[in-house]
Amino acid sequence: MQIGTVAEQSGVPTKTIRYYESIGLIRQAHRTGAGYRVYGEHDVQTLRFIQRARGLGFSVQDVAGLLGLWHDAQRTSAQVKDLAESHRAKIDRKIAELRGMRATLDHLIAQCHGDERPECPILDDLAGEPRDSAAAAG
Amino acid sequence: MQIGTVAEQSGVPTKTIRYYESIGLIRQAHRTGAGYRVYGEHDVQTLRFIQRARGLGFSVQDVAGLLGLWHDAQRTSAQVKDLAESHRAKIDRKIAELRGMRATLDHLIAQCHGDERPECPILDDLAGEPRDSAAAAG
DNA sequence: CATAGGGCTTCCAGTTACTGGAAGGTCAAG
DNA sequence: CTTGACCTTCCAGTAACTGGAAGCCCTATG
Repeated sequence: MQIGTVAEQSGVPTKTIRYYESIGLIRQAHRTGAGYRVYGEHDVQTLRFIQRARGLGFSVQDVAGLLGLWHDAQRTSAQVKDLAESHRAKIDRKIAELRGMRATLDHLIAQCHGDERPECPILDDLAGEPRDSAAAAG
Repeated sequence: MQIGTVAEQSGVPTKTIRYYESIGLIRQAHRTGAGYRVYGEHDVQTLRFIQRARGLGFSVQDVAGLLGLWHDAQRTSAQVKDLAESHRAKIDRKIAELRGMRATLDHLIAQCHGDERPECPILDDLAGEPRDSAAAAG
């Protein structure tokens, strides 16, 4: 299988597959005499695994960890769960941060007339004295 | 005022101030004979404005737009509101995406025993057949 | 056999928004 | 004169790709 085929079957673009290889996330592919990368079904599975993990927001670093555990017969499910839980916590923090921003933004937008006049509470707020913003607290 | 003082008063690190100058977000500072940047109260205000806007998640690009409107006597509050609303929409999309990930993750974590055994539904899912993940639905 | 195309290769640069660090100049105090 | 806190510029690294250029490989076609 050539890289284009694996890309199609795994959903990971060729560029990205080469990139993953370059950073060591996946093994170096075998090559044909002409230097073309050669893949098997196994590689498609691995790339799909990576794709899903990335889709859940795991960093490439985390994905490397997950791949390691996946291939480790000695792993414990606790190790996997820990990784997943700490990732979930990270997502929760991010959501909280965004919600804080959103709340402040909402407040400001509600106060802005949004007409042809220049007066704008949004700019006034940004220009104003330090506030205890929900964003800063998030 | 030297850069260190403005940094302290605005909350924007010296490195970042120089960076903002380099990308043209703020004007080139005047220099002393020795080449030191010189700032005034006005610059502190501008940097605070930037700092707050960034704190609300506006991109540097957006902040440039906001600064432009701030200094534009011909602006309309509608222009500002538009910028803010489109930013809010972006935040909403991001939140929805993260919530999707979180939901899937939650589901997987709940199914994982998290003990010393290797069986793990999280890895099984990542390795499994394509699913209609909540994360993918964004 | 020449050529056209599509796919493959590598390498470099750009994206976003900084941040760290090195090498070295400036200035006030002791 | 030296110390130390500032300041300067420039280069590199972060995260995770993505676009593009230059050029090789392979197959089909005339």
